[in-house]
Amino acid sequence: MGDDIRRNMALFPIGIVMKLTDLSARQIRYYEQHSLIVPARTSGNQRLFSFNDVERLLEIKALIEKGVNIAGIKQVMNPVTKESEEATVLNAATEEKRKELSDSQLHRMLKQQLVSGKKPGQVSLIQGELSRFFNRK
DNA sequence: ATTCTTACA
DNA sequence: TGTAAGTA
Repeated sequence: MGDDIRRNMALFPIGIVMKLTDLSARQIRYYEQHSLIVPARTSGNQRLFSFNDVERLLEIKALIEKGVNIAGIKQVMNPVTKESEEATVLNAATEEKRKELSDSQLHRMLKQQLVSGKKPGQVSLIQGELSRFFNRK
């Protein structure tokens, strides 16, 4: 897929990404600290985001709104990919299947957390009220 | 005018 | 997460 180079091309500064994703600079930088995104930098250390970065941020935003925290997002989302192994992405169906699974995985995580009581060392993957899980129709 | 990092609320 | 401070 030759379009990958274009999708991974660092183009816009954080200001534009804020408007595009409706996320605060604080949030965007926070997600970067947790390696959910790895935007490029200019020679002046300014962040430059690509279309892929924006897409990832939108996915992250969606999961956050569903009540999933960083730990959960790391498990559901594909690890940050780069030009290095575009070969692995050759399977067009692979990426789609991952997206399909993400939803059922989220469901399992929710159910798992409901059934098993929090183990002393285990970290909660879900934050806030699980009400959303039940109010779901 | 924008963004960056650090740190405190 | 928001925001203030001091830079680049």
